[in-house]
Amino acid sequence: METPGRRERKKAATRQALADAALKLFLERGYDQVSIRDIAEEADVSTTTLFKHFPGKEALVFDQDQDREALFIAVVRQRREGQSVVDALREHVLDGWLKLADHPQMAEYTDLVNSTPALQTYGERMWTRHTAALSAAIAEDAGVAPDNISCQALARFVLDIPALTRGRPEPRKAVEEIFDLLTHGWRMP
Amino acid sequence: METPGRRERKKAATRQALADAALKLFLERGYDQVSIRDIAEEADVSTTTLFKHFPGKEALVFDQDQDREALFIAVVRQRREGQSVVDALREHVLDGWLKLADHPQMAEYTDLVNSTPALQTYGERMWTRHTAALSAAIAEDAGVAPDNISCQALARFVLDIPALTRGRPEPRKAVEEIFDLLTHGWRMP
DNA sequence: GTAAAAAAGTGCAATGAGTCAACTTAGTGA
DNA sequence: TCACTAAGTTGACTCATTGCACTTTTTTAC
Repeated sequence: METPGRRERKKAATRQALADAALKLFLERGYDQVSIRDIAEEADVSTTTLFKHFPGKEALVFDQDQDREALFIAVVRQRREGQSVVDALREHVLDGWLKLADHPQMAEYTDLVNSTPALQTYGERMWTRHTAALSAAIAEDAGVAPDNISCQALARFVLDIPALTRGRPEPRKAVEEIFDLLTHGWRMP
Repeated sequence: METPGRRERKKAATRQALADAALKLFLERGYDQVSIRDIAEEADVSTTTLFKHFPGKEALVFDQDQDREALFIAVVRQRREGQSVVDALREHVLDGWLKLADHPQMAEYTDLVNSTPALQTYGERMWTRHTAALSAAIAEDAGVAPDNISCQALARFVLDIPALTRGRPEPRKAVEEIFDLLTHGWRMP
């Protein structure tokens, strides 16, 4: 298992070619104006091959979301002494994914997602999919049942943040305000 | 505009026939095992006609969600003196939609939705779609800008509640706990 | 009361996503 | 080398959804 092996490498190459082709065409013509077949052709594979690498059209756009879930769980488990779960999550959101958001290379990518309803929906789902895992980590940390509703709610609300702050001029401030709500409860602003 | 007119009535009848046919077939065979054509045929109309009444397959299942949005807004605006927005929303959630949940006739319907991923997704979206409107009402009430992030977050979190409490043994208690979180902030349970 | 205008519905063909089954090819490992 | 396995191919297929041209009501205006 040291070397990935030629097979693995070729597989990865094909996958990458597909993702690249897709992103290129989507940016050129717009998501809806590109068909699966266009993408497969651009990457010079058959459409069936494409579907062996990606479960659907939207997945071609969200290709690098492997260890988000593990990261969130680690944040809960390995936080500093005396730091609350909510504060640890706040820190992670601010330091972690918020930085990626204003990479200049990300701009057109972000525009693509924001201008395509199907991708917005799918993107939100990619986050909230981790609700169960994050919730379980929080519950374990608090020493309560894994299906504790407060923990599930907190997890869900935290994972809603990307959707809530998308396209905001001051995402940092927005994130802070949301965490204030989660920490202290609603106060008439 | 007094009488609905024959036209309106016929239109409504067709629509109802479609919704009924769809629900019947879905319950009989399961969502994925029923095609649009099956439904159209059962209701004795063409598939084209079906799509003039419903924007898609999932919409056939969620047919009675007209004034949810208006209701939420009314709850915010016309609450009792001295009652906070959050408490008004809590009351509405507990009194309003929670009661419908345990109608015995609803059981198989609920099962259908819960066992079909496409319908779960669509159902969640039906709620969160009202985020903007509810958020605006809350912001107006609080006298802040309509895109105030705290208001948007509160609206979103409240509308997340159906998704969070779906299939719970004690929905009432769950709703209360979530509102406690929104009122007082997160407390290690 | 009759003639448009508007709406409801139909039929049909097309597009595009996603699936399936049977096959070929190339990498792996003994 | 040889058999095994996973990647890829082909082509046909299902199904949702849309567009277009057409017919049949119902309503509205004259």
